[in-house]
Parts: sequence; C-alpha cells; structure tokens
Amino acid sequence: MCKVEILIADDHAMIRQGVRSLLSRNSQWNVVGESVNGREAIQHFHDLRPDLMILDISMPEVNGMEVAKHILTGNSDAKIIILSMYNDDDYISKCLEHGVRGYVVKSETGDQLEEAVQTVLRGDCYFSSEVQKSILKHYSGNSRKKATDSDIRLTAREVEIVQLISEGLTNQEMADRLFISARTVETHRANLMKKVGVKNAIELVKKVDQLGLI
Amino acid sequence: MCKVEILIADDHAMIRQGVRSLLSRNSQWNVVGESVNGREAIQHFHDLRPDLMILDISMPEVNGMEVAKHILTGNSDAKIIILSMYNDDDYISKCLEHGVRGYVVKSETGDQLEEAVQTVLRGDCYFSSEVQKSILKHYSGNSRKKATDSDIRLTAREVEIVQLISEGLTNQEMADRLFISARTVETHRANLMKKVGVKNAIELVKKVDQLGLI
DNA sequence: CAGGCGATAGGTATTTCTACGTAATGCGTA
DNA sequence: TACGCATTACGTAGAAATACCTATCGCCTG
Repeated sequence: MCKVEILIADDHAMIRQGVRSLLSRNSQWNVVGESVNGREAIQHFHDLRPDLMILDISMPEVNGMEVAKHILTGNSDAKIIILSMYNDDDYISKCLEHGVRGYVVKSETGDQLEEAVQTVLRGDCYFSSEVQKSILKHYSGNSRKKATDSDIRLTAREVEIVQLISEGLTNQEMADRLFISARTVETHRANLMKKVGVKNAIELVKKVDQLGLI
Repeated sequence: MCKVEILIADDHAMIRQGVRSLLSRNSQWNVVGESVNGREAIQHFHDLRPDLMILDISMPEVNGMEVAKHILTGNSDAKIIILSMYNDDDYISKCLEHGVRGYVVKSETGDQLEEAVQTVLRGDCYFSSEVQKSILKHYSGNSRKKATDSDIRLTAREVEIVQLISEGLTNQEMADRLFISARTVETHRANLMKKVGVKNAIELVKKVDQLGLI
C-alpha cells in the first residue's frame, strides 16, 4: 500500500524539521521533499506531484500565497495547507479565495497540524478555531473595508502592487514575484498614480500610506 | 549519570517541536521544559535551572534579548543559545554584549543547532559562519559606519535632499529649487543611498523616515 | 445579453534614476 | 599648514520609470 506523499515548503530548516517530526508520528505519511523558497516549491510540486503540500506563507523569492495561487490555478484539486506565522485576516481570506484546504498558525500545537493533515487528506477543509474567528469576521460583514476619507478605492491587485513598490521592488522584480509581465505591473503602477493623483512612485507610497488605503 | 537539562523558549509550537526532535538525536540531552513567552522563560529558568537554554528572539510579553539580558545579569555563566529568524547585525551585537554563548539562525540546518549545543556545553561559544560575518563587520573598525543603523549621520544638505525626494521632486526640480546642478543632486542621492544601505529612492525615504534621521 | 470593470499585455517615446568613476573648492581643525 | 569633510560638478552607460494608447479575456451584474 502506498504512503501519502507530502511536500514541505518553508525557508526555515527548524520548522521543516518540526513538521517532519510531527508527520513521522503517522507511519502512513511520507515526506517526499522540502523546498526552501517559493520558486523551488512550485518546481518541486510539479516534479513530485505530492498528495499534500504544507506551505509557509513568508518565503524568499515567491511568498506562499502566490505559490498557492499559482498551483491552484492549474490544479484546483491540489491539497494545500498553509502554515503561517500570524493569524492575519487578510491572509486567511486570500488563501480561502485561492482554494487552500487548511490554514494552521505556527503557534498552534502539533496535534492541530496533524489533525489538519488528516482532515485535508479526507477531502475536507481544516481551519483551527482561532482561524475560524477570522473567517466569521469576514463573513459577518465586519471586515468591510473601513470607509476611507477619500472616495479612492484600490483593487486587491493594486494594493498588492503598492505594497511591493513601497518595499522598493522594481517592476521586473514585482513581475517575477507575481508571475505577470513587467508591462502589466507598469499598467497597474500608472493606474495607481492616476487614481491617487500623483506623479511618481514616491508620492504614491506616501499618499496611500497617509490615506490608509492599505 | 545525569543528562544535560535543556530549556526551550519559543512561542511557536512547530519550532519547539523541531528543536525537541533535533535534540532527541542525542540521548544525553533532555528537554526539561518549554516556554511560550519571555516572562515564562525567565520563570522556568529560575525554577528548573537548566544546563542550557535555547531562546527565540521574537516572543510575546518579553522578547528573547531581554530575557537573555535579565538572566545573564544575575547568572553570567548561564549557557544561552539564541535562535533567531534573521541574521540581523543589531541583534547579534546586542546579544554578544549581553553574553550569550551562541546564535543560530532558524534557516540553518539542524546539524548546526546540534553543533551549537555541543560547543556551548563544552564551555565554548558557537556562531555560524553567516553570523560570524556580522561579527567581523562589527569589529573590523567599519562598525562605526554600518554596524548599527542609528549611527548613520546625514549632513544638512543630505537631509534637505531626502526631504525633497520624499516630496516627490525629480532631480531637476530639486536642482532648480536649490540653485545647484542636477548632477550634484544625483551625487547626494547616490551618497545617501550608499550611506543608508538601500538600492533606490523609495527604500531610502522609508528607511530614513523609520530611523528618524530627519 | 450587453456593458462595466479588473487583470492582463503590448507599442513607442521620453524622462528620470542608478552605477561608477573623478575632481575642484572651501571650511574648520588637529 | 595639512588633512578631513561637505559640497559642488561632470562623463558615460545602462536600467527603470513615466506618458499615452490600444486591446483581449473573464467575471459579475443590471
């Protein structure tokens, strides 16, 4: 009988070791690979075709959310569990949109990760009680974007772009990270500056920050 | 024969599990406790008197560096190994000042943590090669310039330039306003970015603002 | 079903910034 | 006085951003 093949993606060796150790409790589970960044994670997914993937959110090169999105676009039935440092509403709702099957916060116990793996392998979704609170908040209308002072509204993608701009990334770097063309990034950038009414990226970052549009 | 008693402090259960698993390779080592925040870590240290303590930097309540400082003030021979997410010069030099015996970055392999524990138990200090680079930087006399961010000093003119950059002016506009050549503005800009250690204007504005250099 | 909108991407041209040099001038101080 | 330092400036290149436009595709909604 075949073992369940699991891929772990996390840039921190300690975490990988922890997850590995937890999974080894169950003899039916087999860790077939470890990825240390997002790009590698995608590569490994395609090479190894694991039954389940445990994915850290914050990783170099390409972050976990983008990895999940990228993989789930072509393989909507892929079983992905997100492992995150924080219990962040935005991350959680984004992950849900993309179709991940589980979300576990690193501060939670190993038992919870184990349960998550079991649940997801059965074909269900797993979200810990802490995470569920965020989900509830999201669906109770409470997480509606707080009314901004101005009537400027940025799309999700635009917010993402602004954040990357404010981190000092160039268009090409953003393009690589988001798997889109640098020209598309330019378009977003231009739209943003027009929307906000500024004439360069520096003013854009300042204004968006000041208006709390993120 | 008594086993070596080790205390682990980290708010993330996954990490604790990983470290535990790594340490279990050596039958002489025994994890006698786990702390999930800084306050608890100090309490556990006093209660359990472990032979060695593995301490995460970022923890709720009291961060790892404060814990180390607090413990080492009263017990300068306490054996503490810092486990950190990042290879940050500031953290490292501060930890060294306080007297910690080892510093391991979480992205490093389990072998390195194991070696760190062995080395520190022998009474020596352990710093991985990556960390050593930071230490060298600090002691190579170059430290005044780079070791601590807060030591960066901007000249009056540079401050002026940064402010104008953050207003979104181009080099030419700044030049016109200051009655100097655009090339001069470029020189200032380049010097600023080199000084602050960033690669473009957006990061410059953000960093300068964040460090309160204006 | 049509129309709006968001995300995607390209064309062309111009402006701006960044990287690496070098170097003159003036001002304070060891 | 001689030296460091801040300020000024230029050369050459190449990378990146900005300005305008057009255009497709998919999704949701009236």
